[in-house]
Amino acid sequence: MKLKGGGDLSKSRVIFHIDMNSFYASVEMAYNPKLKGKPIAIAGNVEKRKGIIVTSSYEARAKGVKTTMPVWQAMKLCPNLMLIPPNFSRYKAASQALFDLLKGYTPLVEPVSIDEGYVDATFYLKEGHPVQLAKEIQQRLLDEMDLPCSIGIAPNKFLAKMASDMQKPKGLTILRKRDLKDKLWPLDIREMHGIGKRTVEKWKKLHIMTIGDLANADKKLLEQHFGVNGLRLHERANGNDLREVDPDSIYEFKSIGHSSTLSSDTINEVKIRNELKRLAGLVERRLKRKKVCAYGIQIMVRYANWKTITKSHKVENPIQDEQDLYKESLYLFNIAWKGDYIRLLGISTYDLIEQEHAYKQLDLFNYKEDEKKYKLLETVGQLKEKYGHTIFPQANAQKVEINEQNETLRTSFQRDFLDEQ
DNA sequence: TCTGGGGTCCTAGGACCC
DNA sequence: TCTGGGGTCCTAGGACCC
Repeated sequence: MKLKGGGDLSKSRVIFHIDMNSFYASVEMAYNPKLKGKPIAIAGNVEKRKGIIVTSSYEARAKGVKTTMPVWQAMKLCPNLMLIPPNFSRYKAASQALFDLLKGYTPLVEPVSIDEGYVDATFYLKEGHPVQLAKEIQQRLLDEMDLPCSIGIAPNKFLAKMASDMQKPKGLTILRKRDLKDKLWPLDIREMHGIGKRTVEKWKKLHIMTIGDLANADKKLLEQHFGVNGLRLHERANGNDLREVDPDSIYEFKSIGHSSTLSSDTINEVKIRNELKRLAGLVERRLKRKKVCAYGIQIMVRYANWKTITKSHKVENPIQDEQDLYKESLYLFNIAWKGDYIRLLGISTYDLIEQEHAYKQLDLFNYKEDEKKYKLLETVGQLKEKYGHTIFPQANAQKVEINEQNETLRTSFQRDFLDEQ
């Protein structure tokens, strides 16, 4: 892309943010065109209390149906709402096809969720025009997959994200730095990506009502009330965001867990143990599929009054098996629980390590003997030389991993939305 | 008949070490 | 006997996003 002005050309980028419009509902409509034009909603566990609206078509939204709304409430607002149970394998397949299409242009594609992603088109566009390319992508998604999307075009991720939000569905919005004053700054502070409903009031109390107010606010004040986050939001509101489009971020994950709302609130210990056992089994399956073990385990308990607590701790030897996960969860649960009625239980694992590096049967004794020297060793190579393997204490694990192998936890192109059920 | 389930990132306080 | 401050690790909680 040719750039005007005296800026550093090598640093000017063209970033797209592609945001699929009511993705699940659109996929269902693509599979069954008879649904087009009708108020439909994707919702699971319709008959139970867990039943919430996951996504809905624009026709349903027009009646007030919103994501996360309980099904019964949505039905009240829109009596002829058609409920469709989620079919995740369809959505995953559509997502895969979407990103494959984008990667046909450039490898610089970063999926951020099942239905949205960034593309750094700077290099690809050396000769072409961004709007032309965006239109082509939009049209191809429509022609080849029957899926509508909105695209934001901007010099960085934040602005691209904000831009794609500005026109829906099927929007195409360019947001350049010189457009900020007119297009971004008038927006209510709540529209700012990164500011949620829990803090709107706090912002408004400081008389920061719009994104423009944030952009022009006193930095000291922001830092005082919102810390580094305040300063970062201030930068973004001024159109500055240096984050790169990272195609590999999809392979990096920091935690793996499962949680589940019980069919009814309970204090029945048998039920509770059974549920923890079930969750442990689910977590084991995911850990095994991703070929990782965990040094950290956390349980989550949500009480009938919605209060949620967590308990976590680290283990000496990384775990993966259901038995171990269950044992640790139960231990944590017993510390946490005081007998109140429970609504939800969850088990999550963190501080993950590739399983081949986590042989449990490491001779701990030898390791402890040599702990001091061990700590002085810098690299995997040195560890291997000395010990013949690369088992190391968790404190060093990640550091060594990064320094020496420059390798993060990765699996096949998967993560939450692409691994098969 | 209120409110799912998968995550990430940040903060704050205490323990511990130097 | 009394005492400083920095750095790191761990845990709990909370905001936010899709």
